[in-house]
Amino acid sequence: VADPKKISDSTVRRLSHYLRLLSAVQAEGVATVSSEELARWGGTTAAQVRKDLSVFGSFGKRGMGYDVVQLAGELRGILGLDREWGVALIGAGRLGLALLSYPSFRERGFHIRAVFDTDPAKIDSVREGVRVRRLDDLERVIAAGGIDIAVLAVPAAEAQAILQRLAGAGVRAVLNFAPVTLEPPPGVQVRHVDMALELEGLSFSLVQGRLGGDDSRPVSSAR
Amino acid sequence: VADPKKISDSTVRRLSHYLRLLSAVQAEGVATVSSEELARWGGTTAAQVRKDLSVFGSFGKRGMGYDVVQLAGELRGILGLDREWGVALIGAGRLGLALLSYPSFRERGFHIRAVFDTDPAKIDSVREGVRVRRLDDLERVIAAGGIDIAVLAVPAAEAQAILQRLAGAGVRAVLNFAPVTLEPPPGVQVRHVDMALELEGLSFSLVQGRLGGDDSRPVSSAR
DNA sequence: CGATGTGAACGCGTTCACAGCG
DNA sequence: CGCTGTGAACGCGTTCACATCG
Repeated sequence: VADPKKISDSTVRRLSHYLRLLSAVQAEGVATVSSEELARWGGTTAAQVRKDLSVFGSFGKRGMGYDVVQLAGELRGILGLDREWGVALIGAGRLGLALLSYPSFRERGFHIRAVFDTDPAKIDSVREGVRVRRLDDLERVIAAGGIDIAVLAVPAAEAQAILQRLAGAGVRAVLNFAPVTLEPPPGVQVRHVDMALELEGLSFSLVQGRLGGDDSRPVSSAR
Repeated sequence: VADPKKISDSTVRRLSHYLRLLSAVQAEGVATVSSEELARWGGTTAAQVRKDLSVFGSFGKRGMGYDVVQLAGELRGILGLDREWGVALIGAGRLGLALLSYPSFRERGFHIRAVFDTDPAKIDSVREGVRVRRLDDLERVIAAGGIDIAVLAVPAAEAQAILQRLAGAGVRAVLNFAPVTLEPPPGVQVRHVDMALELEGLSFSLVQGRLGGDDSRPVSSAR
């Protein structure tokens, strides 16, 4: 089980998806699903579903499909969602505060236990039950334990420096919302959520869809 | 130039990255960059940079590299960032309001021109200079023009229905923040920003990194 | 039988290596 | 000579097809 096989990023993403779908159908009282059904709901293929799951074991019953409750449990274990994770939020700006009250985090076991900012007006104020601390205290608070993951919601210019401090303090997983490419310190997993980048991708597809010259698509574009 | 070649999603992402880096070094007065430099700053390889660019043309000077200003202009054109895009924001909750005041959007030419919500307390209030409208007016406002892209910041349960309405109203590009898999209506580009999913990916890597050892954390699992 | 689990085939994005041009 | 542009080789994730077992 603890094999050193490389799990692709997209596989992990799909596992999360499957778990979500399972939770949904479980709420409807469904007891069993086939790879076919999981695929349809999740926007992939049945073979893909089975391949993804087969990496971690054999959870299905041939001729039957997968037991919803059991598979959900397996996935939670695989993804590490059978525990609670302590999260530190860096940056109590609008985005940071929105994340602080984002329900899906707590629902899935991610508890924001510390919030940091540099704005004196915010320090020591309490948001969503968490006291905002001065950024200077970062190392001390993390050293006290209970923090597994850091969420970076700071201006782009400051992100790299703070990432370095986080790494030094022993944080090994960071979710970055700043629109910059960060150099990940060794041993630290960094993931990016870049909303502007996604919009640019949409912009691209809109422009491309309009290329191809003459009568490609008779879609009237406004403006 | 307007060839029907398929551009991979990751290529488009990297193009956005390159443009960002170019803007940064341009501000520092650098006139020329090599693919090598772009690669180092962007976390890829020089060959990758050249491949990405070669799809759209030959922008470099052999033995010299790329002219920063010129390449930035080309990329802006390719990505459709040489114009302004009208954006409709659906959902004026905390996340929606955070997005509304997110500076990177306006900086890159994405103007939020309409905000919708269902909460009577919010309707007709003005946030960041934009009046919040009732969701019922969605079709009418979009029909009036000036909206190219929609940003979905609504509860998961409502997202699919609103996506359908957006498609019906003629919107062809949607950025979804709701943590659900949406069925994209034909002709509509849907991109997802799923913050909980990213956290789960970090959770996975933390758990995996801990495997193979016997001194793992004695965390009690509930549920 | 029916749907899983999986080795083999496939397609595609990435990397390599070098020809080509300023 | 230096760095770009690009065909060829490579690796990897996805898809196919079928043997397997409840």
